[in-house]
Amino acid sequence: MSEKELRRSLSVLPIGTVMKLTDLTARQIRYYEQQDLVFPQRNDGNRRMYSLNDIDRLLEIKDYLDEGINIAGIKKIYEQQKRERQKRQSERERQLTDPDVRRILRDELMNLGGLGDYDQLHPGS
Amino acid sequence: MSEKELRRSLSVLPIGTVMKLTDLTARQIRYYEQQDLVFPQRNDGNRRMYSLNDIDRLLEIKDYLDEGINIAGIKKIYEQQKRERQKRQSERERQLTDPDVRRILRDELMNLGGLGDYDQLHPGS
DNA sequence: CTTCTCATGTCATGTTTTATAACATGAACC
DNA sequence: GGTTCATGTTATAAAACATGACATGAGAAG
Repeated sequence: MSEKELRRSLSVLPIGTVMKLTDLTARQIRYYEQQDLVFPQRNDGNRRMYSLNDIDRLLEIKDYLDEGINIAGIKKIYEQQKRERQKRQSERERQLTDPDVRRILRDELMNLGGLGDYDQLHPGS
Repeated sequence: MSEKELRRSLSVLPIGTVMKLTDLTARQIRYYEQQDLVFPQRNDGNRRMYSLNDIDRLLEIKDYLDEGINIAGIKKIYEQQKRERQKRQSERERQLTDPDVRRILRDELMNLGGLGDYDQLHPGS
């Protein structure tokens, strides 16, 4: 994952900030989550924490609703997009040879150590 | 201000998030503010809200401290940088003619209306 | 015209997070 | 030994948030 993608997916914004950035109420934001349209992280105190990607998603949902699409429809749209992504992904993987896969896996494992500290990756061990 | 600069200067992060991103304690973050090294915004409820620029600044402060520079020294460094910026800025302005200045001022005023709604710019009026 | 559903509003209650101020402390320095 | 600096710790109050329940207005369906 690129640096930019990583920053966009960091869950750092509380719901109050999200309200201001999206002009949605807390009720709406939580409702969309209940309908499985957004998936905020939770911090240690059970508070919802949102990423910039989540913001984009919420603004998108707002647009769809403004267009008259209901939540069931929006859900279908996202399911469709998810299927598309998975298809492209498996297609990419299909074109990799076995040595490729092993090399990629090894590289990913080598990278793990640099992303956080050991305790965070292995809590209580 | 460019779109990117604007995003980096949006005060959207609560102190808890800043603690995790910078690995500083709340005590440290507030102390650096007390020493005029960072200037977080406050929200309606008097909570400090930080921007990405603030995060950078805090990480920088941490580095300076790790290098053995004390807060008085860090303050001097930032004052110096500020003077440099002001000098370059006034140099740029000096090269503008009076009509230039008037045009720029007018353009900035014209842009104000598009950035927020009227009530926000003129609360209670 | 009633009934139902959907998206959202509102309210009550409990927990978490933050602000502020005060006192405490360890290291470095004189 | 006494000061200063950067930070820790604690107490107290206020703000923000989570959850769950009940309310509601608009539209669809009967």
